[in-house]
Amino acid sequence: MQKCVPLFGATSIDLIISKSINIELKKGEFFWEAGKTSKYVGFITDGILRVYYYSEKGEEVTNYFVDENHWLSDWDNPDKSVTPIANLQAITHCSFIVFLKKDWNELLQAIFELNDIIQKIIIKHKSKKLERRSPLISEDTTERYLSFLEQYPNIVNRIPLSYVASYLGMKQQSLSRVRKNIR
Amino acid sequence: MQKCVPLFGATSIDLIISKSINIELKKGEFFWEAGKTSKYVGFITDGILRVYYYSEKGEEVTNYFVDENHWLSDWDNPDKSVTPIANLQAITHCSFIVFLKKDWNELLQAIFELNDIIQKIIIKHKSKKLERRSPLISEDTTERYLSFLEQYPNIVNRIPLSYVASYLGMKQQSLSRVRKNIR
DNA sequence: ACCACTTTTTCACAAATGTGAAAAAATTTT
DNA sequence: AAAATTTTTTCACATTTGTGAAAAAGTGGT
Repeated sequence: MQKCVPLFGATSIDLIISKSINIELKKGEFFWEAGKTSKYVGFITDGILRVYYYSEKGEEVTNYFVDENHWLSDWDNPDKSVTPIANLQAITHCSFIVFLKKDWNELLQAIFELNDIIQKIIIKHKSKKLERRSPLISEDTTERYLSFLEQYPNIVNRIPLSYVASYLGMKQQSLSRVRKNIR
Repeated sequence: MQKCVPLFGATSIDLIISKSINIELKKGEFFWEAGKTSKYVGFITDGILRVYYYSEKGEEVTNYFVDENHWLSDWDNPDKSVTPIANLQAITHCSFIVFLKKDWNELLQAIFELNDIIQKIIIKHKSKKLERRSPLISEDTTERYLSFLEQYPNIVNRIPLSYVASYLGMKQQSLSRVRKNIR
């Protein structure tokens, strides 16, 4: 592999494409699981995933949703050693463009600006997540649901409401009550 | 200013130090305010700040606390144009090591690895914030308070509880009730 | 169209949190 | 030290959310 080709040159585009792989997950399958590292990093091009973990009480808690055109990596923080503590599960059929981690590391070496770009993407996504989640804490159930509809306008009809309730920190019956009051 | 000196060389350390400024804020003063950009980026070396904004109902909501040795920048996301929507206020006397944004940008140009380091710090901090805030949503008031004590072990006795209650998404009276039950 | 299965809604009651006002405690000022 | 001010706690009652069970609605397969 070459050393340091410019990001937007034809060579590096070809290089990136040559390493990219298409994968699909069926509903219920995992992109990564708690305790196991994933083989891949990459983008979701179609479908919806959820990140969830088990609380101290043993309940499944949905932490966030990931939909089209988002970057996925179980080491999106600087220390790449950490194994994920949450599960990333497809809740619809999903398609991805991914890279083997080994290939991805080589791309980062070969294309200098790539690292900077990806770090910017990661910062952007984390900011977005914070922006979405933090306000929920001070809102009541109705406000939370309305926030959810704004934040994820295209997914409410594509996924089970039990995940939405969990994401919003309320019981499914409460979510049902909220939805009734809104109609 | 020179072009591209190595990060850990004596030259770049000197360069960084030469641009660093010490500032202090008294309790109640702002590092930045909603709608106004700050002149500085840098580290807090002593004291506690809180980030807060006004909810739709007009209530002050404390979003998070910042204590010693954390990086502060009102453009810690990639698009540096955005003006902050929240306020960053000193809630104790605070000391900082900061840089004028102009100087800071020159340092980023001159010391190539600096950008990468700072991006890693930002990613780390955002991850930490997410880790702290997200679980609160699915917890009851007691669990939230206990989480807070774990997450910020050294600040509960240094700041008013009204801010803590706001951070935890509950009324001060509820926090008081929780504290009573714990004793 | 029917059955089996899953998801969502509804209900009555229990438990947790909010509300507004007042008391108590802690802190600052004189 | 006393007075004034701010912060924290307490209380009675209102409102919201959780609980467990059952009904209703929706989905997929034959």
